[in-house]
Amino acid sequence: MPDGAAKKPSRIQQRNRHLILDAALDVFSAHGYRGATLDQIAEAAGLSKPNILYYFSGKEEIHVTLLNQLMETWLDPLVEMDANGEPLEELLDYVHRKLDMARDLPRESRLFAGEILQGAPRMHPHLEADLKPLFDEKCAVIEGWIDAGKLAKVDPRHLIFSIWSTTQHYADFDVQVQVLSDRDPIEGARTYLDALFRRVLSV
Amino acid sequence: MPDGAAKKPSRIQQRNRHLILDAALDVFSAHGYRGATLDQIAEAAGLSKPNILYYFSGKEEIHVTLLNQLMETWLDPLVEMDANGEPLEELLDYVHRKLDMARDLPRESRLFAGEILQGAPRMHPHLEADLKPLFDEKCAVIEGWIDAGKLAKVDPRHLIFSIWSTTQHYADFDVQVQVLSDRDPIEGARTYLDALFRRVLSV
DNA sequence: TCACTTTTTGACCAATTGGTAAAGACACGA
DNA sequence: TCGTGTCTTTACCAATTGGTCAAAAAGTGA
Repeated sequence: MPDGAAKKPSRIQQRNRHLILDAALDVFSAHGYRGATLDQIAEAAGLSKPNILYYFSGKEEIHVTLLNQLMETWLDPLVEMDANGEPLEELLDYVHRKLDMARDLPRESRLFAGEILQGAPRMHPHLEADLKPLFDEKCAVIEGWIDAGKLAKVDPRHLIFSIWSTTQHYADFDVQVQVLSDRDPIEGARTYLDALFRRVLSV
Repeated sequence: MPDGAAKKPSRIQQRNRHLILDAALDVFSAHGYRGATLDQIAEAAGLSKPNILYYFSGKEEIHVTLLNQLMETWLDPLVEMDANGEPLEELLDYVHRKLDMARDLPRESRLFAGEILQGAPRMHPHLEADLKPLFDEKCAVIEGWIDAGKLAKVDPRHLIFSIWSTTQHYADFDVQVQVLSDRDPIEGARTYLDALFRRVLSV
């Protein structure tokens, strides 16, 4: 076997690692890093605590693994935004994809929000290394669209911030939204945000 | 002395309770409820742990006290929104006031965000009792403005959600914003959000 | 100054929590 | 069926943490 190459994980390994990560996502997103305990994760996963630590070296490694996995999923809709597409359509599609994620992956959204809220102690390098270059690239794309007269003049940075904040709000502040809503909030949000960004971006 | 009436607090009491609450706001907003320790709060306040517990019955009471104080400050800008004012101006003023709060009271914003993010375990009653009536009232006001033809047709609920999320974003996701910004983000946000909501709300 | 109250502290405790050690149960190819 | 490596559990630990208590110290009014 080549130096340093890991054996391919057995079926049990795959199943249990997945079980643990899914349980950990529940617990971490609900209580934060410090608020989550290995016992809670173990119980949610249906495994014993020492067994959890057979698959992961510690609490922190589980958290970091989740964060790493998350980063890819999280940035994907932004990656998908195509510089050669129709500008307004591309941006509105981006809004819709982000809103879909808030609806379908609220745990992931809250995990991310919690990490950022506490100063990104475990994710700051990722922000610099992965997010920033992508963000700058897409800002340049939007800038280009504006210069070409295809979009209204807006600051691309704050535009993206506002897309992030308005969509993720429905996952991160879900309890509040639930208390204050009568009908299905996400569907209302889809209509509202589509109209909002359409008016803001149309030339 | 009348039954159940508490003596007025001495100067020392006032000073130390304030010291503790300020330190606790630092620590809770930075690490969340569970992540904060009494030792950290004690050190930040410059008092010993037992002394902290002389002024507050426990960790939870400190947290609840902060949350209660916060609620008032937090809702104030919305309370200020005047049904008899000029609609567009009232709403843009509200946006600016919320942005000022994100700049001047980021700890409060993060404390609130953390509590909501984790399902508002200690604030759910407040949301129902204080926030919801005010929210419904102001939604009706906005609805009235729209019916009077003074504002563009938008869902008032989602309008308010979008004001909250876009402004608080600059406090709650500060690290991310810092990583991705070149200039002073709040000033850029003020210009951007003013233009955004102006376009959305103008008839 | 003196009696009395308020404030502060050091020593301590029980529960929780992340993590370990080692023995036992289990799967599976020979 | 047996032996070997994989997986699981029981029992345990040391550190942390929220909180207690009694006594000392510091104010305070007469």
